[in-house]
Amino acid sequence: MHDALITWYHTHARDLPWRSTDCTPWGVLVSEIMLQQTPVPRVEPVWHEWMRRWPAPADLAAEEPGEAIRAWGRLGYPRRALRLHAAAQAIVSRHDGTVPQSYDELLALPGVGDYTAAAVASFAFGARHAVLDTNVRRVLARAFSGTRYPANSTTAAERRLAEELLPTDDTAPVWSVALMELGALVCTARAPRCGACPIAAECTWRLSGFPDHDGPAPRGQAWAGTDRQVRGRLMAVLRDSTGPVPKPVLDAVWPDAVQRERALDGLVADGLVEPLDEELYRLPTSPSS
DNA sequence: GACTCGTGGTT
DNA sequence: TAACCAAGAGT
Repeated sequence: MHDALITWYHTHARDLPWRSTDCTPWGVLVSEIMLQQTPVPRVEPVWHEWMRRWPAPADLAAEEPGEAIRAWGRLGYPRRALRLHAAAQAIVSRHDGTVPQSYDELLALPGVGDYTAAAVASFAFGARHAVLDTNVRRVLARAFSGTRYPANSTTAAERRLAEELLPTDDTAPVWSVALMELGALVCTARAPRCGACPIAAECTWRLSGFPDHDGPAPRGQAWAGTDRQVRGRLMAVLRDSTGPVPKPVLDAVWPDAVQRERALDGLVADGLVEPLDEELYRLPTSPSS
């Protein structure tokens, strides 16, 4: 199975810039943060722009946090931009400007959780770590557990399985990225293309006749009318403005004053917005300026 | 564990 | 077309 999957990967993998052999660990880290819950096609152009502007952690660390948020554009979840900026500063202060290699040191960076720490340690430094993202979890659920979807949250059994499957030699990283790529291109959530799957012959879910998902349906992501929508509109106005924004301009984005104020207060509490006074708001600047 | 947090393409 | 979904993290 390992050989079949890795061979498939070398033939079918997308040519993504952060997979290039000359991509720096910083480039890998930036890509992994951007790819958290955001599809590849939207990340790619923004990633190129970030690498051009801030080719090393120190370059971003010296920048205003608001500029990171602005350059984040419409990737979504702008807290990630703020945390990536904070991670760059932590890399400068704790690691002399060099992205750390160990899983534990990566995990300690802002915005870096288990997945991202394992991915960077593995893909940027060749370390041996089980990489469990939504793609890998779905592939393992189908191939080994015979279920259409994995559990709602990662289980100890999943982690054990992923580590058992992980090659003990230096092919561990390519095995992990191949599993991810298979989940992204073939073993997709909605309509898997089993005819193109290199491990279809061994897939428990397929061999069992594609049984339906029986567990609880995952909660939908409500959007219309939520605070997230209001936050999104407020951030869009601030991002697209070159300077501070008068309160009445922000007020225009949402009719319900109670919800609007709650959303704005939340953004300020999150550090995504900086109030200059009661009537003027802007993207955050560094404490010294 | 349950919830929150953006955005836009796909079905 | 409304619903689904996408390389998660933090609380």
